[in-house]
Amino acid sequence: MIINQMGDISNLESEGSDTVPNRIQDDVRALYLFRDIAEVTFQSLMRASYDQSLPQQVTLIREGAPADFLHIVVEGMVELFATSSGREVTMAVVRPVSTFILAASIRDAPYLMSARTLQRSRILLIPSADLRAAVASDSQFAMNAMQELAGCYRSMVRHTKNLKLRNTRERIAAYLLRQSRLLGGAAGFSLPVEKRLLASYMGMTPENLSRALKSLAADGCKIDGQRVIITDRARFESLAELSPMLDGPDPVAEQAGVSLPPPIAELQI
Amino acid sequence: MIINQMGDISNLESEGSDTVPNRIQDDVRALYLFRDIAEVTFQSLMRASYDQSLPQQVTLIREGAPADFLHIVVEGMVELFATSSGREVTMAVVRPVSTFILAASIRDAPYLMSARTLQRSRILLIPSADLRAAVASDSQFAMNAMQELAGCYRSMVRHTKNLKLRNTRERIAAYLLRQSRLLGGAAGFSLPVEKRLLASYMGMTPENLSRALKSLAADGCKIDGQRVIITDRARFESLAELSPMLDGPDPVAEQAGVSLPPPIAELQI
DNA sequence: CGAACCCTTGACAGAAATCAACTAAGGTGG
DNA sequence: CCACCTTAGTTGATTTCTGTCAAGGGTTCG
Repeated sequence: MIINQMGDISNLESEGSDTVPNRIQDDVRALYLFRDIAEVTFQSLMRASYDQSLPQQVTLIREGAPADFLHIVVEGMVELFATSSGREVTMAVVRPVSTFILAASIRDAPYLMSARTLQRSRILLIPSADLRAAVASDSQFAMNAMQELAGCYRSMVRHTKNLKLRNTRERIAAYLLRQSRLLGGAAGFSLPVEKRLLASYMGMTPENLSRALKSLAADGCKIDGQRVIITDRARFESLAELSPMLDGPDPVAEQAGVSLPPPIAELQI
Repeated sequence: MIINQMGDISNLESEGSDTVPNRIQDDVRALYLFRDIAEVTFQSLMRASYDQSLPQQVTLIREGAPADFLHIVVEGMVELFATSSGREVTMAVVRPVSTFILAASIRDAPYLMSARTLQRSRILLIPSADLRAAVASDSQFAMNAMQELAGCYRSMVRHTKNLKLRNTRERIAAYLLRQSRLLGGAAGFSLPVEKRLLASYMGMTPENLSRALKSLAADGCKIDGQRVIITDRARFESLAELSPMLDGPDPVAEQAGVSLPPPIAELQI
């Protein structure tokens, strides 16, 4: 049932709550999607699900296929990408612990994106049929899924706005500043993914990204290999013009606030 | 409370179920979002809501503002657009009868898009607080909202894929063929919106669209003003390469199927 | 050690944005 | 009713940006 391209040993024990280790269950339980849902709902999902360890570069999902499972990255990293007539673009990179392709599972519709592991990864697969049964029976779960999907939608809107409202250099600058912000405003950090993947995510070619990154030195940001150093923050910020409407809320400012909105699956890179 | 730029008379009567005429209520009730929800839920929403008649070119929503209302276009046409540092792009055009900015209302978050009327329009405003109370109390309503949001997300994913995977001419061709398909495969039809708006929606300048449209004559589609005539369907389709993963399901094929998925708010143009 | 693969750089071609001018259509006000 | 104004759309000339092709350096992995 679970296709394992590399033919490696995948732990597909018969279903049972001990299939998924407690440590993993705790991580998953902490996801906003499962917050405050009935324990029976959660346990039934865990019992029905599969826990897979996969090497890197394994295709988990092919777009167009029926959405048989909701996926949760527990360890590793997963790329969501889309293809059309030979072309391929990165849509998102999902890091632990996050769900992905929730919308397709909920709607019982074909996947719109393909997925592959970027590293050795541990993925939890929850059968979509069980997922739909669970949201139908547990209204708290339905509310969570609703909030999560609203958040996914808004993330995608921001991504689209980025593509349409910013030029190449601005997109790159904004991305780098968002990364810096995630690390508490660090001036130096390493790129979390390959540059060619970043390029595709931001809608440009690797060559274009390479040249643009170099040119950013004049705007207050030096890049050396994977290392990024923001040398003139004020100058660099004036190029990017970060805005909550395009880049999401500032995670630092957010923590100070009273009610922090649920973390959002998908679309983190 | 409701900003009315034109200073014209807006009919903000005191709340009451007779505020919203029955004819309008029936149209709204038919929306997937409200299907099978409890009558009390629906009536409480109608009682709390405002029915507005607005001239064209009125700004309904400004991005960044708190999402005080869920909007429903009952008559007319509404443009959703986004702005950043002087630039402005069209994100969607919403036509009756559809909701828009559901996600912001559900999440109690700032609007990510602005909205303005493109024609004289009738808009129903449902206070977001009432909306959230209703989804919390009516689990069927929560399920519907969840499905709707999943659909909105998928529409936005398709839009983004379009931008990233197709070049200008392909995007235009795909759009025109989708329009034709909506009209049951008509070879001739009129563009439903201004070209400059279309251009912005598809991520190009009006000049660029103008030139590209002209060049499509060589690929089987002639455009004369607002009129579109597909002269060589096979040829034109081979340029666009319509695909369910980028263009959504074929509405004709869909009707034949057993279970047609709910219609999706937003992102129709 | 060799084979991929990523990244970079240069040269070039192609696409798209910009600027400017002009036409046509629609609405306004005299 | 007509003159006027505004705005959408088109077209041409030009510049800027971006993709493509090709080659070379560096790294990783078998």
